[in-house]
Formats: sequence, C-alpha cells, structure tokens
Amino acid sequence: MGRAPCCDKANVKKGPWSPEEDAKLKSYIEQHGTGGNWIALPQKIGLKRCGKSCRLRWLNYLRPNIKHGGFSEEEDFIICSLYISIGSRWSIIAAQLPGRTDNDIKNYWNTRLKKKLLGRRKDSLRRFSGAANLEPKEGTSEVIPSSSGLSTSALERMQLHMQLQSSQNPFSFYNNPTSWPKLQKILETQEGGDHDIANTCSALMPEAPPSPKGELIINPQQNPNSLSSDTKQEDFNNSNINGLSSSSSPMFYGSNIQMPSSTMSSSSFAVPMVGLQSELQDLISCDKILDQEAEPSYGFDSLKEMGLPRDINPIWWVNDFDAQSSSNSWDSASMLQQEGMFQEYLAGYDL
DNA sequence: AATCCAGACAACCGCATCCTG
DNA sequence: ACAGGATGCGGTTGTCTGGAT
Repeated sequence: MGRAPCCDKANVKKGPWSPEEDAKLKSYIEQHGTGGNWIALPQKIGLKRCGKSCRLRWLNYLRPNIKHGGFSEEEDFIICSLYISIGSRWSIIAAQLPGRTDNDIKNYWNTRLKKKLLGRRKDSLRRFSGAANLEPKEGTSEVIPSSSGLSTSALERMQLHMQLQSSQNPFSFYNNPTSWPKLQKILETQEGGDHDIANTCSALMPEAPPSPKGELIINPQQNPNSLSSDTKQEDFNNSNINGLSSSSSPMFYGSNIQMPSSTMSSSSFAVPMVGLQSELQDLISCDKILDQEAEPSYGFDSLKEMGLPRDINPIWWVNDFDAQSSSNSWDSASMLQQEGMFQEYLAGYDL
C-alpha cells in the first residue's frame, strides 16, 4: 500500500498559475493567513489546486519582499561559498539572502552560476574523472559517478575547489595578469606589493566585513523572513558538511576558523573558504572566464606530465592529506601512488 | 517565415522530517 | 512510543522565449 495522495489528482489543476488564481490566493492569505493547513486552503478559497502547489506559489512568488533575478556579485559570492561548504542545501543558502527563495537560487545556480564558475570544464572533468573513477557519459560531457560513488554535486564542489586552488599556481591562467586585469590592478596598487588574500578580498568587496583569512561571516538569523522555517542554527550545527567535520577536515576548516557552537544563540559564524575568497570573488566578477578557453584544472595525469613539484601543486586535497600524514614528502612518492591515496581519501568521506 | 535549439524559470514529484493526537 | 497526516526540501521535468539557422 502506498502513501495516500495529498489531494485528488484528477480534480486538481496543474501548470502555470493565472493572475486570477494568484489574486485569490494572495488576498486570502493576506487577510487570514494560511490557517496552518495548506491542504485545506485551496478548498476554502475555491481554488482547484493542490495544497502543496499553493504553498509553493505563495512562498516563491506571492509572498511580500520577494526578489527575482538580478543577483549581485555579493549574492553570487555567498551562494558559491556556501555551495562549496555545504552543497545543495538550498534552503540554508536562501536563508542568508533576504528576499531570495531556495527555488530561485537553485535555478540560478543550475542555469547560470555553475556554468560561469566551472566554465568549459569538459577537459578538466575528463581529466579529473580518471582520478575519481568517473566516466563521461557517451556522447555528452556529463560525468557519472561510478565506483567512487561521488554525487554530481560533490564532483562540482571538488571541481570548483580545484579551479580555485589552481589560482594559487603561478603558472595558472588565473595568475596571468592579461587574463585578470582587474585583480592584477588591485594587487599592483597595494602597498609594498602585499598580495594578502584578505586585503585583496576587501579591495574587491568593499562591503565585506573584516574577517580573518578564508572566512566568510554568515549570520544564521540574517534573514528572519526566510522562506524556510526549518532553516535554523541547529541545521548548521548539525550539518557537519556531508561528513566533513572541523576536526576531520582542515581542508574545509582551517585551524583559525570560527565554528558554529551548539550553545551559540545568535550572532555570526564563519563559513570557511580555505583562504580563497579573493579568487572566488574574482571568478565571479571577471567576465574573462566566459571569453577564454578554460584553464585545465590540474588532475593527477596532467601533474604527472608536467612533473610539478609539490610546492606549486594546486591540488586542493593536499592540505588534508598532509594533516593526516606524518610525511610531507610529496616528491618522494610516485604520482600513481598518490593517486591511489587520493582515491582512498575520497572514499573516506561521504561526499 | 518556419523550424530548431538552448537557456531560463516555474512547477511538480517523491521522500524525509516534523508535528500532533 | 507510535501512527498518520502535514510540511519542507531538493531533484527533476515541463513550458516558454528568444536567438540561430
């Protein structure tokens, strides 16, 4: 026996809402509220709609102070930061952006932001797929997790990490002044050639709150009108980032990162950014990414080809690997061996 | 002008969690 | 403590629109 349907599917209208339906729903809720029962609401006001559909329509479009489109760079930055840190928890991400809905952010990410940040990633994904046991689906660039069990979301997050970390590689496209004139200009104007990430970040984001390196300050109660009633401090406290806790993953949580505390009543806490705020901001704000051939993110095979020594190795997992290992001798081990370690490393997390 | 195609966005669906009796 | 209904969430699909051919 299956679940009882929430409404009579046969007598329920589907598809786009008409202005009349919107007006009915809006005026009723504004006068009487939802009455705490979405299922009963459509019958009360004579709408041939499912209660869930009414709820969605209200939350996403009819509610006051909803913003559509026109995402700012600051919003892009917050979305990306949180996506890297917590993945596709759209309701939590939406809670940090007043007037934005989880659906809007989800759509925005899937249709625009992801492409903007990951760019033409076919090459790098294909390269990366070798290390993570991922295979491009035939005839497409889509990558299907195989034995590694990586989700698409996890893969995207790693890919974004690699892309950002590669910006620290002096040979990287991201460090090419001709590719990133905006960033370069800022760096050059800084006193004494100080390339400190925090300074760069503040130059790129004048309104960003002062914070230690690699932290994005997020206030969990920033958006009291947030759509998702379930979005609470508790969610952050309990969400150990898909199994990556502060103690187990310095990759995500640097030692100086301020973590949410279970006793914390409000205020703010940090979403760790692995010291990559400026690079992320530059990715977001620089249109060059759309116009250039994407720099390959260096996977193991390309590193092998290049024979890169450890000190310029952009691979993001090294931090975590080193933290768990007494040996820091990158150059003494073969790349193949390290690739194996990398796969083990991946298997250790529920990504 | 017609058709195709891809991007953007709205809406739906199924599952997990919460709430209440 | 438990069951069943309500709600929330995230993935997916459907629809519309504008540009390219």
